[in-house]
Amino acid sequence: MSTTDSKNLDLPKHYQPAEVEAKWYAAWEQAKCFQAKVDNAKKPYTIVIPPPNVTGILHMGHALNNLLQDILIRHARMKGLNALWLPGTDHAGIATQNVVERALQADGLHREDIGREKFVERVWQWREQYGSRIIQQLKKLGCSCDWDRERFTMDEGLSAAVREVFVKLYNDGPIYRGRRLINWCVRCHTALADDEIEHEDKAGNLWHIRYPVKGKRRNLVVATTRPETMLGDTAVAVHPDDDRYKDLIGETIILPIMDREIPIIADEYVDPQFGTGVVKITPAHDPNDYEMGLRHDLEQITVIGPDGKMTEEAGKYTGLDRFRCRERLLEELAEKKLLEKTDDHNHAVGHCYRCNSVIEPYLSEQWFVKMKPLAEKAIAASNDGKVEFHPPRWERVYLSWLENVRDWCISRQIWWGHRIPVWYCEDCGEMTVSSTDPDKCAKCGSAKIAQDPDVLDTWFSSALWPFSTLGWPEETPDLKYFYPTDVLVTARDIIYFWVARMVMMGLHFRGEAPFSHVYINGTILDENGARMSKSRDNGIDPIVMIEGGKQSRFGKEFEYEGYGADAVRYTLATLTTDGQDLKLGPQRFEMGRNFINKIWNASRFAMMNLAQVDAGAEEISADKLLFEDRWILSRLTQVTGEVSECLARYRFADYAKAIYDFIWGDYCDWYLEMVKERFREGGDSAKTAARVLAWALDRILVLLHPIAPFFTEEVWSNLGQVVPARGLGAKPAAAGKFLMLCPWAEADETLRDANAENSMKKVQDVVRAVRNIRAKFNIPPRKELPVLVSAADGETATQLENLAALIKSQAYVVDLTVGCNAEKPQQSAAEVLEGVQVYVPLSGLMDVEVEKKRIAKELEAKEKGLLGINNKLQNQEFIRKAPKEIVEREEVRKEELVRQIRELQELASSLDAGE
RNA sequence: GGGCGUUUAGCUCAGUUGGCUAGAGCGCUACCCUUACAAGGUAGAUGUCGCAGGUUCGAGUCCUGCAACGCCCA
Repeated sequence: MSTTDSKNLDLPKHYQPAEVEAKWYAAWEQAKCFQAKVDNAKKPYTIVIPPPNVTGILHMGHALNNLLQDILIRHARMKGLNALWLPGTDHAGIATQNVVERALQADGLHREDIGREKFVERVWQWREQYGSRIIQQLKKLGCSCDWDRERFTMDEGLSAAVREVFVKLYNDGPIYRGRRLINWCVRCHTALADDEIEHEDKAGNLWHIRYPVKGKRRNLVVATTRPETMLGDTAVAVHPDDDRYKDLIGETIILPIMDREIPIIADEYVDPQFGTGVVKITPAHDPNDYEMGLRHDLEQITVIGPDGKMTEEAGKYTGLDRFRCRERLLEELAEKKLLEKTDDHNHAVGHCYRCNSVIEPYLSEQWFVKMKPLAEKAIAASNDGKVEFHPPRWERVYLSWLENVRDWCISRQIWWGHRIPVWYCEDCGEMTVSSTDPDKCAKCGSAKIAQDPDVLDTWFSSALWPFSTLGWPEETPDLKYFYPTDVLVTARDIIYFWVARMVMMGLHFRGEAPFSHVYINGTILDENGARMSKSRDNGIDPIVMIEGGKQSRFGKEFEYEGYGADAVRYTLATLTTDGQDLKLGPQRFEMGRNFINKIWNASRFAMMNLAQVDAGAEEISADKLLFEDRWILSRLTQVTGEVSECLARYRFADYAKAIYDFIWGDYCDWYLEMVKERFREGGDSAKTAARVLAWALDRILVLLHPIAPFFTEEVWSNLGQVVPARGLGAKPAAAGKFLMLCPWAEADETLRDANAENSMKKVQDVVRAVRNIRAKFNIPPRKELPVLVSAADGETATQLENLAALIKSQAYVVDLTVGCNAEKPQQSAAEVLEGVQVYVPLSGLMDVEVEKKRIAKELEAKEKGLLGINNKLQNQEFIRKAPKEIVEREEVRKEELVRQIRELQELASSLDAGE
């Protein structure tokens, strides 16, 4: 390997991500590169992280979500914006409590055994010990969050915000307390909000049960999916217009087993088509029945308790588990011949999103937020374009939720979370609602007050995240400067939970939506298209992909080599197309690794050469630039514009692809190859090449940095040793210390050169034609060949003559003759290209039959093409209605095709003549 | 039941305001360890763009219907 005396360039042939990543992350952190400070001279650009759950470990979805935020924030920072990415975690009330409870259980303890205070202490300990795991993992991914500002929803400031909001919303009206039917998780032992319920279609049954009508020899048959709730029935309902039952309205039923007399009522809600058209009404255990119960003033009898066991209201079934009760009850009904039939029936069953146990509708005293007025503002914000979704279709998901939202149950019967700031007076029974802990009742002054034992839904505090993290309720400079934020990047399953609620709270408390853009990233699926989950054992650990290691998947243990963070990032970015879901197998990361390695070697090549050349510091004026220099600079300009455009439109895959095509397809495949000869020869041309080579690499690193921060920083630093100053002008600018803080690349339109791009296409055509002929006739790539290029016109001929040297070096041609409409040399293979024929004399080497076939095939394809064009051009409608430039383009194409067909025909006949 | 999305090469996916002779990566075939890179190079093969209609000079792209798969809501 070549090394120079002063500059150590002993770089490995393969990029080694591991040390590089650790080194640069530490350097950035130490230099406070991620830190954002209020600076009124600069425009802020703010992203708040969707706070991962403290109990969480980084999964692929997190990796993708945070990668996209990092791309945006790094780009913004380089563009000179004051970029703040504010990180943190949320306290995940139920999930965290569950984790700690499980730990207690291992010691044979229940939280009740140690009491609330001790339990909460244990949770804090747990968080100290494990709560930063996901944060460490985000660092491995390369996330450039301002860690000095890391927040936690249970922090003092954020807790103060929660109390402030609660008190204000209570005083303003939206928060109220009431006895309602809520969703109850019997395992987590708490109320849940409507959207915390996951509905799953289950194969169940529809049981038809006979209910005897009082005083008549007649039964009404009710159909139910939940027979055990019949113990709490307080009515039976039919549709008022249902002729089958009209006469029974107002009569009563003797409820079997309980022997309770309940009315037969009429309600429009009953669907006569469903089941028997008779429904049992259990107001305390079904949301629809609850509503109906209110309409008809029915009694609410709770027969299933908070522990999932039958209550004392359940008669002889008291104390039995709800599922066991169902079995026994059905047995009893069957014995009594009250079970008419059992149908199979699929229906949606609500499950707890945290523990997956079956949700029980349960009547209890809870705190609620009245959503309508808040939701209306959030709907308006989106309709007015204040909040924009990407891709836009997600707006409808957001709107439909807001439009149909019901009141939000915010109290949770758990211990870990923000305790509800309400105190009840033992003496007068009044509530004191206060943002600070009171010592006496606000009404009667009694000191005998006790705080509400419940805590608030975690999403209540998450909803405040965009401003509570910036210091609210204090009017801090941070808040004034960084709020509202610019973009929220999140997953679609959280649009209701979080996005909509943040918008509502932001509007209500700040008068401004918390962000103007919402980017919804796709869901990561496994290689079979299934969601990644523990139960499927199909997850791919992003950290294993980065660092390598063992991972169990589909019940087997796999050992993976690490691909490096940049390769993982690059791969995910290329797969991020417009919010679509992405299927992912571990091997997909090879693509990113190969690409990173390719640039690694390109820059290794560049630096080896740059180390040998004194590139000078004088201006590289236009006349010094060779054709290939002008071409690569023109392409660079184009790709620079494209990249910026893609980023502005959240087109991550296009961004990744644009830079890939430029680096691999232009810079590596052609420019580096063309420049080799110039370095070999040295002199002025080598100096110019060195300056262009270094400059283009410099720009590449800038453009790629948001996707591949570690790698680009490393190469930047290496390049800095060889070429401390960059640019094409006189006195090139010194490279910054950290690439991540360098100014973003702007497209320099003066470097656009359509002629160079057009000429390059000619060179590539001819070179590929020669290579193609080599391959067809098995001529070794290094065997030098004579070539005759015949141009269709004088202008093209001159153009090609000027490019002869390049064609020769790229195609291993010894003797290149360029002519205008030149004769085909005897015994030569040929390619007919746009405006040009390429002839390679191959006496003795050519298999004439092979060549004939090749020509015939080409001819066939071109004739087919011509036919299509002729069909168009002969169509008067096309000539009349198609835009002029389209018609012209077809005419030009036709002319060229006719020319090529003529050439091919001549070739064919010359071959037939044995020439 | 309502809504959304997807269907393009063997696989994974691009294809933005209709102009397409439909692209990329992986895989495949042949040749090449050429002094940046075999994690590479050169050349190549592969598509009734889910199906059926329609609009249009022109449809992968727009409209209607159908089918399959996936997701969300009830």
